[in-house]
Amino acid sequence: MPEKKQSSLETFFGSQSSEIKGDRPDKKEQPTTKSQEEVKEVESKMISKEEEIEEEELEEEEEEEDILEDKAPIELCPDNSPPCCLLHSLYDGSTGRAFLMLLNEHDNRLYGWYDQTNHQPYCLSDLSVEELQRISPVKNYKNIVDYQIVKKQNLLIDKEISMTKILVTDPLAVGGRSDSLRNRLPEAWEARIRYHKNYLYDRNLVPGMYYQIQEGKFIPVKQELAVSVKKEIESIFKDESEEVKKLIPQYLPRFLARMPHIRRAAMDIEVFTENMNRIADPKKAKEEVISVAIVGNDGLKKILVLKRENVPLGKRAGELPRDAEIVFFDNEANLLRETFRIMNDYPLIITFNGDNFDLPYLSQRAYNLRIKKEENPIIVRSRYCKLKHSLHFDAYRFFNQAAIRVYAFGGKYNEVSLDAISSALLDVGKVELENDIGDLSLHRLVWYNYWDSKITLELTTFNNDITIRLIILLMRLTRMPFEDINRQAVSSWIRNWLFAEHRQRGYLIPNSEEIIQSRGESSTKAIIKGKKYKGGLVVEPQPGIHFDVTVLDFASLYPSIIKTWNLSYETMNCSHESCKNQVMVPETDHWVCTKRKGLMSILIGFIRDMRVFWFKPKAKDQSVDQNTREAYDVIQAALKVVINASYGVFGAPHFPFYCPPLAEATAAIGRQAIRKTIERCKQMGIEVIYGDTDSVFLKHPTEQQIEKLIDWSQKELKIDLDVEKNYRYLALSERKKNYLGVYPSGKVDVKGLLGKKRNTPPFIKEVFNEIVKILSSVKKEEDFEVAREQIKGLVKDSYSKLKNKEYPLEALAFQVQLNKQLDQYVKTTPQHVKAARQLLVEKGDKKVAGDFIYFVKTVDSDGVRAIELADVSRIDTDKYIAQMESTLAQVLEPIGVSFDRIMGVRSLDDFFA
DNA sequence: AACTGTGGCGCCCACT
DNA sequence: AGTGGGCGCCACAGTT
Repeated sequence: MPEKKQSSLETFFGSQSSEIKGDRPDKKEQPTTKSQEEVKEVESKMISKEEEIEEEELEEEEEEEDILEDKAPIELCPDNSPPCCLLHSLYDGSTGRAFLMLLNEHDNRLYGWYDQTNHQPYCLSDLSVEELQRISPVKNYKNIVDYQIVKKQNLLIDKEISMTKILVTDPLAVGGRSDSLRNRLPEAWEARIRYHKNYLYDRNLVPGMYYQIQEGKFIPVKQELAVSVKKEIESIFKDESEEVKKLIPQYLPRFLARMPHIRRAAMDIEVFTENMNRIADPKKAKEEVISVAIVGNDGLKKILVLKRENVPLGKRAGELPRDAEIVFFDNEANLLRETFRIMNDYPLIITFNGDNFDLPYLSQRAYNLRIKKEENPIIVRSRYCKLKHSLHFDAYRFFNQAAIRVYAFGGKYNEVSLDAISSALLDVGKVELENDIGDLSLHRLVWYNYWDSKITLELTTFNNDITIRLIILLMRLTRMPFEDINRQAVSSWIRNWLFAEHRQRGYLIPNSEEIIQSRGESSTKAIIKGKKYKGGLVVEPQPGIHFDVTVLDFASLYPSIIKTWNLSYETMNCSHESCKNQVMVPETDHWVCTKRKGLMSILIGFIRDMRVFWFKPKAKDQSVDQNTREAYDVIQAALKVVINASYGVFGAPHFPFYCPPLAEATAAIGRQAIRKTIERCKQMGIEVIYGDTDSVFLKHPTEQQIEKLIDWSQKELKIDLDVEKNYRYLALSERKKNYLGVYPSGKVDVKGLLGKKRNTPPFIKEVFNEIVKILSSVKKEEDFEVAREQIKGLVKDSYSKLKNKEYPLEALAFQVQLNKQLDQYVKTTPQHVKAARQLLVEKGDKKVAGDFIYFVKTVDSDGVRAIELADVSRIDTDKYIAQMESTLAQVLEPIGVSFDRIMGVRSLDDFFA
């Protein structure tokens, strides 16, 4: 690419002098009322923001290199070792080498291994060595070690090119400092990949897999697979291309290799507080650590408690297991020392929010108590904490990941607290606190502390270690080191996966701007303002009650489209003259390459097929033994997480393979698929009463019709259409994404209705749920008569209770999440923000982004009061009646009941009755 | 000054 | 990680 070179050189020299950083736009002066000023004053007193903001800006720059802090903090592997599971990788600055962490299951310990291959950090340039020598900032850069010529396949132009690999002394010489090589070159490639990841890719190492040291050499342990399994899977992929078939031996061992058993302990600390609503600040760690509970999956149950003056001992809790050991300390520093000693003994420490609270608190507290640095194993980073001798897993972070919550655990918990997650997944709750932590007797404190720690451990052990198995599988699939799975969101898993696949195949990892420049932006207009492209199609619902409804949906629609349409960032609007305007994406100006198989298409298609054709059916197959079935279910869940996120990331500007044409083509083809299906249904005389993105709701279709339709889809669209569910009846209003369906079993599906939303007051939810219960028993048209009467009674009761102010504040509270910091709400002041500001001004309680605000509607000037400050007598009953009406009308309207009429609002009917 | 209509903010959810 | 959609309310403009 000769023109490219020149222009990149030109831009380089041209831009030398113009290193201007964008000035911050002036803050707009907003007229403020007195109360707003008051709020701001309090806010500024509460925190000094300067440092925080600076940190955030630094973080946004790029991901931190994971650096080994102390030289070899764990024992090194001997020259001959048993097979060990590769868990983590880092970079050791002191030796300038990659450092691997392996788990030896024989002694349950972590062992370290330094790279012995003399692998070095590098980046790529499109300039020849001679050309590079002419650029003085490069020529004079003392950290360059060597140049190598390498061949790379450039997918964007579909050509093999020659590049110069510039080897340097250390990762920061590539990028991260102002004088780094990245800033000295006109353009650098693969220069933003963390070194320890580069190391994994180049050596083709897979975290989560087994390796051993033989005579000082680091070698993979071969995974034997059952011949029958291999055969069966090969037959599934028999019609696929060679490129897809090649993936089988690569990925199958990663899915099927056994799972390591990881010895681990969960830890939870309690800090003295006078006020339940105040959380201690880990940056200052002013208060005493009064208790630490450590619970291991090896049976350890230890609670370290600080003896405090004037605090009663109390009685040992009866529920506390007999083998739980309570150790009392007179001295807090010694308590911490013992905590550290126990932690160091485990290869893995589990916390719940330890990144942001327990670990930074312990560390700062240790510092305050003058515990020596060497004795403290905690390393506090801006976004997370790590341990010198162990790995750290923050369960809060993991379960908080949207992809994990939705796909792996099916949205069973929709609030991420220890309480909510454990009650949803473990079927147990948290111990209710009857007092502030500071007021508990020591034994009460022990019990409370122990319980949280035990629950935290169980979040990783329940269901036969499903959490750990999921993580290991995600590591093996996406090549992420253990701790990175938690620290980073799903987009970086996919980024990592794709980086590794590029490197392994000798493909150049393109720079993001190149993709945008060569593949272009989106060409459709989104329906919602501010979005980048048009998304899924939602069919106008046919209002009314429909009996016998069958729902068909496309099996993982978007991944299927990516596969069958050969979509990939390089196949969109490809560079081949002859491909232009051949295979066009409907509704767009984009064409798809006809010469080359798209990499995304191959990878996503393969994973999708593995899941749909192998792991998912086998997980349900009763002829397969239970253990295997369970294992397969975990695998299919892990694959689902990665597959489903793979479409969205291409529409995310920060994703390194950001490619709007790819994202919008996928959605556009999806719209076409559902449109064609509806058209086909019409031709066949089937009534389509609703549909959303990938589904069609059909009114009493026959078995033959369904079968015919599925066949047609397979032939015509090449996408699998499946029967997803059948409703005894379905209630539709004129609103989209809003319906209530009753299965033959009586189970009820409620979608989108206000009665289900978490910001609806509990008392209305309760009435709503009662109504739903009544509706679930309706079998025929005639049954509605009885149901209607029952429902009317229910609503009337609730109405009079409300009028008589019989509901307590809790039942009336709206629960709304604060999604931004309080001072970020500048355009409008929503009600929950008003309530949060009341709390700040009147009680000094500072709510932060992520907190839930509970408020009630009142007749006060704000129209709303935070529940903590409210009084039942001031409740605005009319507002609640309106709320009841809008919520309940969504179910009442379709079954022909009028809310107004129940309430006795005079209608003509009532008048003459 | 009090009312009415309306765009858009903010939240939550449905689907991928 | 993406878009589509419902709802309540706020802020503001225009009218009486």
